[in-house]
Amino acid sequence: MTHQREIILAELKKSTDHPTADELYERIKRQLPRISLATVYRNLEILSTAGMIRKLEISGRQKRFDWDLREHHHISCLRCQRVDNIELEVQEMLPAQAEDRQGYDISGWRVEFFGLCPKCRKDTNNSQGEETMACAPKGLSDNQRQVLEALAKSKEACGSKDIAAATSLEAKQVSCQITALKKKGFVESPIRCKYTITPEGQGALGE
Amino acid sequence: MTHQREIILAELKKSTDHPTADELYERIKRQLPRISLATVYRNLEILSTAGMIRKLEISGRQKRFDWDLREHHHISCLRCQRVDNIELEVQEMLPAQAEDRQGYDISGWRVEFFGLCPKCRKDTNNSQGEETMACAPKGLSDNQRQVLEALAKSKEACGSKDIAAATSLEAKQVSCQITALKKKGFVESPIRCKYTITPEGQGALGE
DNA sequence: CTTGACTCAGGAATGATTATCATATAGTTT
DNA sequence: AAACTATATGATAATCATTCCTGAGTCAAG
Repeated sequence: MTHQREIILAELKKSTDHPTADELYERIKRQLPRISLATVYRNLEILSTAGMIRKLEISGRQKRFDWDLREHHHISCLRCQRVDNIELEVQEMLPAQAEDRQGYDISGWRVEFFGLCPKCRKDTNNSQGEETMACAPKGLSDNQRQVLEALAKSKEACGSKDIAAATSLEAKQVSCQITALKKKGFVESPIRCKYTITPEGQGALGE
Repeated sequence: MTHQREIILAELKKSTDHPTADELYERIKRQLPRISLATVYRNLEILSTAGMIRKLEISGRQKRFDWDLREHHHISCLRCQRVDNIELEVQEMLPAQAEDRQGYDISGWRVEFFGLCPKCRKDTNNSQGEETMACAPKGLSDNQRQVLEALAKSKEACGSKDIAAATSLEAKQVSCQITALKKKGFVESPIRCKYTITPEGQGALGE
Protein backbone atom coordinates (compact mmCIF):
# COMPACT_ATOMS: atom_id res chain seq x y z
CA MET A 1 0.00 0.00 0.00
CA THR A 2 1.94 2.99 -1.28
CA HIS A 3 1.22 6.61 -0.62
CA GLN A 4 -0.27 7.25 -4.07
CA ARG A 5 -2.42 4.15 -3.80
CA GLU A 6 -3.82 5.36 -0.49
CA ILE A 7 -4.62 8.77 -1.95
CA ILE A 8 -6.32 7.17 -4.95
CA LEU A 9 -8.45 4.96 -2.72
CA ALA A 10 -9.26 7.86 -0.37
CA GLU A 11 -10.26 10.10 -3.26
CA LEU A 12 -12.51 7.38 -4.67
CA LYS A 13 -14.17 6.85 -1.31
CA LYS A 14 -14.87 10.55 -1.07
CA SER A 15 -16.80 10.53 -4.33
CA THR A 16 -20.52 9.95 -4.48
CA ASP A 17 -20.55 9.53 -8.24
CA HIS A 18 -18.75 6.71 -10.02
CA PRO A 19 -15.74 8.43 -11.54
CA THR A 20 -13.74 7.32 -14.55
CA ALA A 21 -9.98 6.90 -14.30
CA ASP A 22 -9.29 10.30 -15.80
CA GLU A 23 -11.89 12.10 -13.70
CA LEU A 24 -10.20 10.63 -10.66
CA TYR A 25 -6.83 11.63 -12.07
CA GLU A 26 -7.95 15.25 -12.33
CA ARG A 27 -9.10 15.28 -8.71
CA ILE A 28 -5.97 13.59 -7.39
CA LYS A 29 -3.65 15.98 -9.21
CA ARG A 30 -4.65 18.65 -6.70
CA GLN A 31 -2.97 16.61 -3.97
CA LEU A 32 -0.28 14.90 -6.02
CA PRO A 33 0.56 17.22 -8.89
CA ARG A 34 3.26 14.91 -10.22
CA ILE A 35 1.19 11.74 -10.38
CA SER A 36 0.74 10.15 -13.80
CA LEU A 37 -2.46 8.89 -15.37
CA ALA A 38 -0.80 5.50 -15.83
CA THR A 39 -0.29 5.23 -12.08
CA VAL A 40 -3.97 5.88 -11.50
CA TYR A 41 -4.91 3.19 -14.01
CA ARG A 42 -2.37 0.74 -12.58
CA ASN A 43 -3.52 1.18 -9.00
CA LEU A 44 -7.21 1.08 -9.83
CA GLU A 45 -6.50 -2.20 -11.59
CA ILE A 46 -4.56 -3.52 -8.58
CA LEU A 47 -7.24 -2.42 -6.14
CA SER A 48 -10.02 -3.97 -8.17
CA THR A 49 -8.31 -7.31 -8.70
CA ALA A 50 -7.57 -7.31 -4.96
CA GLY A 51 -11.29 -6.90 -4.41
CA MET A 52 -10.99 -3.58 -2.61
CA ILE A 53 -12.97 -1.64 -5.18
CA ARG A 54 -15.27 -2.51 -8.06
CA LYS A 55 -14.68 -1.83 -11.73
CA LEU A 56 -17.87 -1.03 -13.64
CA GLU A 57 -18.04 -1.80 -17.34
CA ILE A 58 -21.10 0.19 -18.27
CA SER A 59 -22.18 3.22 -20.21
CA GLY A 60 -19.85 3.64 -23.13
CA ARG A 61 -16.15 3.42 -23.49
CA GLN A 62 -14.72 4.58 -20.24
CA LYS A 63 -14.73 2.27 -17.29
CA ARG A 64 -15.97 3.63 -13.98
CA PHE A 65 -14.98 2.72 -10.45
CA ASP A 66 -17.01 2.18 -7.29
CA TRP A 67 -15.72 1.96 -3.74
CA ASP A 68 -18.96 0.47 -2.45
CA LEU A 69 -18.56 -3.32 -2.35
CA ARG A 70 -22.04 -4.03 -1.08
CA GLU A 71 -24.27 -5.84 -3.56
CA HIS A 72 -26.03 -3.18 -5.56
CA HIS A 73 -26.70 -2.31 -9.16
CA HIS A 74 -26.62 0.77 -11.34
CA ILE A 75 -28.64 3.07 -13.48
CA SER A 76 -26.95 5.27 -16.04
CA CYS A 77 -27.97 8.23 -18.12
CA LEU A 78 -27.92 7.73 -21.87
CA ARG A 79 -27.26 11.41 -22.42
CA CYS A 80 -24.69 12.51 -19.87
CA GLN A 81 -23.27 9.11 -18.86
CA ARG A 82 -23.91 9.80 -15.21
CA VAL A 83 -24.16 6.63 -13.07
CA ASP A 84 -26.26 6.22 -9.92
CA ASN A 85 -26.86 3.37 -7.56
CA ILE A 86 -30.10 1.45 -7.50
CA GLU A 87 -31.29 -1.19 -5.05
CA LEU A 88 -33.23 -4.26 -6.05
CA GLU A 89 -35.00 -6.90 -4.01
CA VAL A 90 -35.13 -9.69 -6.58
CA GLN A 91 -31.38 -10.13 -6.60
CA GLU A 92 -31.37 -13.48 -4.90
CA MET A 93 -33.66 -15.00 -7.46
CA LEU A 94 -31.42 -14.30 -10.38
CA PRO A 95 -28.48 -16.62 -9.88
CA ALA A 96 -30.79 -19.47 -9.03
CA GLN A 97 -32.58 -19.08 -12.33
CA ALA A 98 -29.41 -19.12 -14.29
CA GLU A 99 -27.67 -21.87 -12.36
CA ASP A 100 -26.39 -24.76 -14.42
CA ARG A 101 -27.47 -23.14 -17.62
CA GLN A 102 -25.29 -23.60 -20.69
CA GLY A 103 -22.69 -25.39 -18.59
CA TYR A 104 -21.22 -22.09 -17.43
CA ASP A 105 -19.54 -21.72 -14.07
CA ILE A 106 -21.24 -18.51 -13.02
CA SER A 107 -19.21 -16.22 -10.83
CA GLY A 108 -21.26 -13.06 -10.92
CA TRP A 109 -24.06 -11.09 -12.47
CA ARG A 110 -25.26 -7.57 -12.70
CA VAL A 111 -28.36 -5.66 -13.53
CA GLU A 112 -28.20 -2.35 -15.31
CA PHE A 113 -30.88 0.17 -16.02
CA PHE A 114 -30.56 3.06 -18.38
CA GLY A 115 -32.59 6.08 -19.30
CA LEU A 116 -32.50 9.81 -18.77
CA CYS A 117 -31.43 11.31 -15.48
CA PRO A 118 -33.67 14.03 -13.98
CA LYS A 119 -31.46 16.82 -15.28
CA CYS A 120 -31.25 15.59 -18.86
CA ARG A 121 -34.94 14.81 -18.78
CA LYS A 122 -35.72 18.41 -17.92
CA ASP A 123 -33.41 19.72 -20.62
CA THR A 124 -35.18 17.63 -23.22
CA ASN A 125 -38.59 19.01 -22.27
CA ASN A 126 -37.42 22.61 -22.39
CA SER A 127 -35.88 22.52 -25.85
CA GLN A 128 -36.11 19.78 -28.40
CA GLY A 129 -33.24 20.93 -30.57
CA GLU A 130 -30.70 21.01 -27.82
CA GLU A 131 -29.91 17.34 -27.82
CA THR A 132 -28.54 17.33 -31.34
CA MET A 133 -26.76 20.56 -30.54
CA ALA A 134 -25.05 19.17 -27.52
CA CYS A 135 -23.92 16.02 -29.25
CA ALA A 136 -22.53 17.52 -32.46
CA PRO A 137 -18.76 17.89 -32.46
CA LYS A 138 -17.63 21.49 -32.76
CA GLY A 139 -14.31 21.17 -34.56
CA LEU A 140 -13.84 22.36 -38.13
CA SER A 141 -11.45 20.96 -40.69
CA ASP A 142 -9.69 23.37 -43.04
CA ASN A 143 -12.03 22.61 -45.90
CA GLN A 144 -15.09 22.99 -43.74
CA ARG A 145 -13.89 26.36 -42.49
CA GLN A 146 -13.35 27.60 -46.06
CA VAL A 147 -16.87 26.65 -47.06
CA LEU A 148 -18.34 28.16 -43.95
CA GLU A 149 -16.47 31.44 -44.43
CA ALA A 150 -17.68 31.67 -48.00
CA LEU A 151 -21.25 31.17 -46.82
CA ALA A 152 -20.81 33.76 -44.09
CA LYS A 153 -19.77 36.39 -46.67
CA SER A 154 -22.76 35.77 -48.88
CA LYS A 155 -25.97 37.58 -47.98
CA GLU A 156 -28.28 35.13 -49.73
CA ALA A 157 -28.51 31.40 -49.93
CA CYS A 158 -26.18 30.00 -52.56
CA GLY A 159 -25.57 26.71 -54.29
CA SER A 160 -22.48 24.59 -54.05
CA LYS A 161 -21.24 25.86 -57.40
CA ASP A 162 -21.16 29.44 -56.09
CA ILE A 163 -19.19 28.27 -53.10
CA ALA A 164 -16.78 26.34 -55.25
CA ALA A 165 -16.10 29.52 -57.23
CA ALA A 166 -15.49 31.51 -54.04
CA THR A 167 -13.07 28.96 -52.63
CA SER A 168 -10.24 26.93 -54.03
CA LEU A 169 -12.32 23.78 -53.81
CA GLU A 170 -14.08 21.77 -56.48
CA ALA A 171 -17.88 21.52 -56.55
CA LYS A 172 -17.72 17.88 -55.54
CA GLN A 173 -15.65 18.61 -52.48
CA VAL A 174 -17.96 21.43 -51.51
CA SER A 175 -21.03 19.21 -51.55
CA CYS A 176 -19.16 16.78 -49.34
CA GLN A 177 -18.32 19.48 -46.79
CA ILE A 178 -21.85 20.85 -46.81
CA THR A 179 -23.19 17.47 -45.83
CA ALA A 180 -20.81 17.36 -42.88
CA LEU A 181 -21.66 20.93 -41.89
CA LYS A 182 -25.40 20.24 -42.06
CA LYS A 183 -24.90 17.33 -39.70
CA LYS A 184 -23.13 19.61 -37.25
CA GLY A 185 -25.94 22.15 -37.48
CA PHE A 186 -23.72 24.90 -38.94
CA VAL A 187 -25.49 25.04 -42.30
CA GLU A 188 -29.12 24.77 -43.32
CA SER A 189 -30.93 24.60 -46.63
CA PRO A 190 -33.88 27.02 -46.92
CA ILE A 191 -34.48 25.90 -50.50
CA ARG A 192 -33.33 22.70 -52.03
CA CYS A 193 -29.73 22.98 -53.20
CA LYS A 194 -29.31 26.42 -51.67
CA TYR A 195 -27.53 26.84 -48.37
CA THR A 196 -27.10 29.41 -45.65
CA ILE A 197 -24.98 29.55 -42.55
CA THR A 198 -26.78 29.15 -39.22
CA PRO A 199 -26.14 31.24 -36.08
CA GLU A 200 -24.33 28.22 -34.67
CA GLY A 201 -22.12 28.16 -37.75
CA GLN A 202 -21.30 31.85 -37.19
CA GLY A 203 -20.37 31.00 -33.64
CA ALA A 204 -18.15 28.13 -34.73
CA LEU A 205 -16.28 30.43 -37.11
CA GLY A 206 -15.60 32.96 -34.40
CA GLU A 207 -13.87 30.50 -32.11
CA MET B 1 -30.51 -0.22 -47.74
CA THR B 2 -27.37 -0.67 -49.77
CA HIS B 3 -25.87 -3.90 -51.02
CA GLN B 4 -23.10 -3.97 -48.42
CA ARG B 5 -25.55 -3.17 -45.65
CA GLU B 6 -27.69 -6.13 -46.72
CA ILE B 7 -24.67 -8.42 -46.74
CA ILE B 8 -23.60 -7.21 -43.30
CA LEU B 9 -27.06 -7.80 -41.88
CA ALA B 10 -27.32 -11.19 -43.56
CA GLU B 11 -23.91 -12.26 -42.25
CA LEU B 12 -24.87 -11.17 -38.73
CA LYS B 13 -28.13 -13.10 -38.92
CA LYS B 14 -26.24 -16.20 -39.99
CA SER B 15 -24.10 -16.11 -36.86
CA THR B 16 -25.02 -17.92 -33.70
CA ASP B 17 -22.35 -16.17 -31.63
CA HIS B 18 -22.35 -12.44 -31.02
CA PRO B 19 -19.55 -11.24 -33.27
CA THR B 20 -17.47 -8.10 -32.86
CA ALA B 21 -17.14 -5.64 -35.74
CA ASP B 22 -13.82 -7.04 -36.84
CA GLU B 23 -14.91 -10.66 -36.61
CA LEU B 24 -17.82 -9.77 -38.84
CA TYR B 25 -15.46 -7.90 -41.17
CA GLU B 26 -13.33 -11.03 -41.61
CA ARG B 27 -16.36 -13.12 -42.51
CA ILE B 28 -17.79 -10.54 -44.90
CA LYS B 29 -14.52 -10.14 -46.77
CA ARG B 30 -15.09 -13.56 -48.29
CA GLN B 31 -18.13 -12.18 -50.13
CA LEU B 32 -17.03 -8.58 -50.55
CA PRO B 33 -13.23 -8.61 -50.70
CA ARG B 34 -13.03 -4.86 -51.23
CA ILE B 35 -15.19 -3.81 -48.29
CA SER B 36 -13.55 -1.65 -45.63
CA LEU B 37 -13.68 -2.08 -41.86
CA ALA B 38 -15.04 1.45 -41.56
CA THR B 39 -18.06 0.50 -43.66
CA VAL B 40 -18.79 -2.39 -41.35
CA TYR B 41 -18.62 -0.12 -38.32
CA ARG B 42 -20.69 2.55 -40.03
CA ASN B 43 -23.46 0.19 -41.04
CA LEU B 44 -23.58 -1.65 -37.73
CA GLU B 45 -24.05 1.74 -36.10
CA ILE B 46 -26.79 2.70 -38.55
CA LEU B 47 -28.57 -0.62 -38.17
CA SER B 48 -28.47 -0.45 -34.40
CA THR B 49 -29.72 3.13 -34.13
CA ALA B 50 -32.48 2.15 -36.57
CA GLY B 51 -33.39 -0.60 -34.14
CA MET B 52 -32.77 -3.43 -36.59
CA ILE B 53 -29.97 -5.00 -34.54
CA ARG B 54 -28.72 -4.68 -30.98
CA LYS B 55 -25.34 -3.38 -29.90
CA LEU B 56 -24.01 -5.15 -26.81
CA GLU B 57 -21.67 -3.26 -24.52
CA ILE B 58 -20.40 -6.14 -22.45
CA SER B 59 -17.34 -8.20 -21.85
CA GLY B 60 -14.37 -5.95 -22.26
CA ARG B 61 -13.37 -3.50 -24.86
CA GLN B 62 -14.91 -4.64 -28.07
CA LYS B 63 -18.59 -4.15 -28.68
CA ARG B 64 -20.57 -7.10 -29.94
CA PHE B 65 -23.66 -7.24 -32.12
CA ASP B 66 -26.83 -9.28 -31.92
CA TRP B 67 -29.45 -9.75 -34.62
CA ASP B 68 -32.01 -11.15 -32.18
CA LEU B 69 -34.29 -8.33 -31.05
CA ARG B 70 -36.38 -10.48 -28.74
CA GLU B 71 -36.04 -9.64 -25.07
CA HIS B 72 -33.21 -11.77 -23.76
CA HIS B 73 -30.04 -11.39 -21.78
CA HIS B 74 -26.48 -12.62 -21.96
CA ILE B 75 -23.81 -14.59 -20.22
CA SER B 76 -20.19 -14.05 -21.10
CA CYS B 77 -16.95 -15.91 -20.43
CA LEU B 78 -14.38 -14.07 -18.38
CA ARG B 79 -11.56 -15.95 -20.07
CA CYS B 80 -12.36 -16.16 -23.78
CA GLN B 81 -14.95 -13.34 -24.01
CA ARG B 82 -17.46 -15.65 -25.63
CA VAL B 83 -21.09 -14.45 -25.26
CA ASP B 84 -24.16 -16.70 -25.09
CA ASN B 85 -27.85 -16.03 -24.70
CA ILE B 86 -29.68 -16.71 -21.49
CA GLU B 87 -33.41 -16.63 -20.79
CA LEU B 88 -34.89 -15.31 -17.59
CA GLU B 89 -38.39 -15.49 -16.22
CA VAL B 90 -38.21 -12.64 -13.71
CA GLN B 91 -37.74 -10.04 -16.39
CA GLU B 92 -41.10 -8.40 -15.95
CA MET B 93 -40.54 -7.78 -12.28
CA LEU B 94 -37.40 -5.75 -12.72
CA PRO B 95 -38.61 -2.57 -14.35
CA ALA B 96 -41.52 -2.35 -11.94
CA GLN B 97 -39.12 -2.40 -9.02
CA ALA B 98 -37.03 0.36 -10.42
CA GLU B 99 -39.86 2.54 -11.66
CA ASP B 100 -39.81 6.11 -10.46
CA ARG B 101 -36.59 5.60 -8.59
CA GLN B 102 -34.11 8.47 -8.55
CA GLY B 103 -36.31 10.46 -10.89
CA TYR B 104 -34.89 8.65 -13.90
CA ASP B 105 -36.92 8.11 -17.03
CA ILE B 106 -36.06 4.46 -17.53
CA SER B 107 -35.97 3.28 -21.13
CA GLY B 108 -34.32 -0.11 -20.74
CA TRP B 109 -32.48 -2.57 -18.59
CA ARG B 110 -30.35 -5.62 -18.99
CA VAL B 111 -29.08 -8.48 -16.92
CA GLU B 112 -25.64 -9.91 -17.50
CA PHE B 113 -24.06 -13.00 -16.07
CA PHE B 114 -20.41 -13.84 -16.26
CA GLY B 115 -18.25 -16.79 -15.44
CA LEU B 116 -16.35 -19.50 -17.25
CA CYS B 117 -17.75 -21.17 -20.33
CA PRO B 118 -17.64 -25.00 -20.43
CA LYS B 119 -14.52 -25.04 -22.60
CA CYS B 120 -12.47 -22.63 -20.46
CA ARG B 121 -13.68 -24.40 -17.35
CA LYS B 122 -12.25 -27.68 -18.63
CA ASP B 123 -8.95 -26.06 -19.60
CA THR B 124 -8.56 -24.69 -16.08
CA ASN B 125 -9.01 -28.10 -14.51
CA ASN B 126 -6.51 -29.80 -16.79
CA SER B 127 -3.57 -27.49 -16.24
CA GLN B 128 -3.21 -24.73 -13.71
CA GLY B 129 -0.15 -23.10 -15.23
CA GLU B 130 -1.50 -22.70 -18.68
CA GLU B 131 -3.49 -19.60 -18.00
CA THR B 132 -0.51 -17.52 -16.96
CA MET B 133 1.48 -18.98 -19.81
CA ALA B 134 -1.13 -18.15 -22.38
CA CYS B 135 -1.51 -14.59 -21.12
CA ALA B 136 2.16 -13.61 -20.95
CA PRO B 137 3.30 -11.60 -23.94
CA LYS B 138 6.11 -13.25 -25.86
CA GLY B 139 7.89 -10.27 -27.41
CA LEU B 140 11.36 -9.21 -26.31
CA SER B 141 12.71 -5.69 -26.30
CA ASP B 142 16.35 -5.08 -27.27
CA ASN B 143 17.50 -4.72 -23.67
CA GLN B 144 15.61 -7.82 -22.61
CA ARG B 145 17.19 -9.82 -25.40
CA GLN B 146 20.67 -8.67 -24.34
CA VAL B 147 20.09 -9.77 -20.76
CA LEU B 148 18.60 -13.06 -21.82
CA GLU B 149 21.48 -13.79 -24.19
CA ALA B 150 24.01 -13.08 -21.44
CA LEU B 151 22.17 -15.50 -19.15
CA ALA B 152 22.04 -18.12 -21.87
CA LYS B 153 25.84 -18.03 -22.25
CA SER B 154 26.48 -18.46 -18.55
CA LYS B 155 26.44 -22.03 -17.22
CA GLU B 156 25.65 -21.07 -13.63
CA ALA B 157 23.22 -18.71 -12.02
CA CYS B 158 24.56 -15.17 -11.93
CA GLY B 159 23.72 -11.85 -10.31
CA SER B 160 22.72 -8.69 -12.07
CA LYS B 161 26.21 -7.26 -11.68
CA ASP B 162 27.68 -10.11 -13.72
CA ILE B 163 25.07 -9.49 -16.38
CA ALA B 164 25.75 -5.78 -16.38
CA ALA B 165 29.43 -6.54 -17.01
CA ALA B 166 28.60 -8.87 -19.88
CA THR B 167 26.30 -6.35 -21.55
CA SER B 168 26.43 -2.65 -22.21
CA LEU B 169 23.77 -1.99 -19.59
CA GLU B 170 23.97 -0.57 -16.09
CA ALA B 171 23.20 -2.73 -13.07
CA LYS B 172 19.99 -0.88 -12.35
CA GLN B 173 18.72 -1.32 -15.86
CA VAL B 174 19.53 -5.01 -15.70
CA SER B 175 17.49 -5.45 -12.55
CA CYS B 176 14.61 -3.73 -14.28
CA GLN B 177 14.77 -6.09 -17.25
CA ILE B 178 15.06 -9.13 -15.01
CA THR B 179 11.84 -8.21 -13.29
CA ALA B 180 10.11 -8.01 -16.64
CA LEU B 181 11.62 -11.30 -17.80
CA LYS B 182 10.60 -13.08 -14.62
CA LYS B 183 7.02 -11.95 -15.18
CA LYS B 184 7.14 -13.44 -18.66
CA GLY B 185 8.50 -16.71 -17.29
CA PHE B 186 11.80 -16.47 -19.20
CA VAL B 187 13.98 -16.14 -16.11
CA GLU B 188 13.88 -17.72 -12.67
CA SER B 189 15.80 -17.26 -9.45
CA PRO B 190 17.13 -20.51 -7.91
CA ILE B 191 18.85 -18.54 -5.11
CA ARG B 192 18.04 -15.06 -4.00
CA CYS B 193 19.72 -12.52 -6.29
CA LYS B 194 20.97 -15.18 -8.68
CA TYR B 195 19.21 -15.86 -11.96
CA THR B 196 19.06 -18.48 -14.67
CA ILE B 197 17.30 -18.67 -17.99
CA THR B 198 14.31 -21.00 -18.23
CA PRO B 199 13.58 -23.38 -21.12
CA GLU B 200 10.84 -20.91 -22.17
CA GLY B 201 13.45 -18.17 -22.22
CA GLN B 202 15.67 -20.33 -24.46
CA GLY B 203 12.72 -20.78 -26.76
CA ALA B 204 12.00 -17.07 -26.85
CA LEU B 205 15.61 -16.37 -27.84
CA GLY B 206 15.45 -18.82 -30.69
CA GLU B 207 12.49 -17.17 -32.38
C1' DC C 1 26.41 0.53 2.91
C1' DT C 2 25.27 -2.61 -0.87
C1' DT C 3 22.03 -5.13 -3.44
C1' DG C 4 17.89 -6.07 -5.18
C1' DA C 5 12.66 -5.61 -4.88
C1' DC C 6 9.30 -2.58 -5.69
C1' DT C 7 7.10 1.50 -7.50
C1' DC C 8 6.69 5.69 -10.10
C1' DA C 9 6.48 9.23 -13.95
C1' DG C 10 6.50 9.88 -18.42
C1' DG C 11 6.25 8.75 -22.86
C1' DA C 12 5.60 5.44 -26.49
C1' DA C 13 2.72 1.86 -28.19
C1' DT C 14 -1.52 -0.51 -28.87
C1' DG C 15 -6.37 -1.53 -29.86
C1' DA C 16 -10.92 -0.03 -30.93
C1' DT C 17 -13.53 3.20 -32.96
C1' DT C 18 -14.61 7.43 -35.54
C1' DA C 19 -13.68 11.28 -38.77
C1' DT C 20 -12.16 12.95 -43.12
C1' DC C 21 -12.27 13.10 -47.93
C1' DA C 22 -11.99 11.69 -52.79
C1' DT C 23 -14.45 8.60 -55.53
C1' DA C 24 -18.38 5.76 -56.84
C1' DT C 25 -23.18 5.08 -56.89
C1' DA C 26 -27.94 6.26 -56.53
C1' DG C 27 -31.66 9.66 -56.81
C1' DT C 28 -34.14 14.00 -58.48
C1' DT C 29 -35.49 17.51 -61.23
C1' DT C 30 -35.76 19.70 -65.49
C1' DA D 1 -32.00 11.39 -70.69
C1' DA D 2 -28.91 15.23 -68.95
C1' DA D 3 -27.37 17.70 -65.25
C1' DC D 4 -27.03 17.94 -61.01
C1' DT D 5 -27.31 16.77 -56.00
C1' DA D 6 -27.16 13.55 -52.26
C1' DT D 7 -25.48 9.71 -50.10
C1' DA D 8 -22.43 5.65 -49.37
C1' DT D 9 -18.07 3.68 -49.79
C1' DG D 10 -12.97 2.60 -49.26
C1' DA D 11 -8.73 4.08 -47.70
C1' DT D 12 -6.47 6.27 -44.35
C1' DA D 13 -5.60 9.43 -40.62
C1' DA D 14 -7.00 10.88 -36.23
C1' DT D 15 -8.70 10.14 -31.69
C1' DC D 16 -9.66 8.14 -27.38
C1' DA D 17 -8.91 5.00 -23.64
C1' DT D 18 -5.83 1.99 -21.94
C1' DT D 19 -1.56 -0.56 -21.34
C1' DC D 20 3.39 -1.33 -21.86
C1' DC D 21 8.17 -0.04 -21.34
C1' DT D 22 12.05 1.95 -19.16
C1' DG D 23 15.19 4.66 -16.44
C1' DA D 24 15.16 6.57 -11.97
C1' DG D 25 13.86 6.79 -7.06
C1' DT D 26 12.93 4.61 -2.54
C1' DC D 27 13.20 1.36 0.90
C1' DA D 28 14.35 -2.78 3.45
C1' DA D 29 17.15 -6.83 4.22
C1' DG D 30 21.56 -8.73 4.38
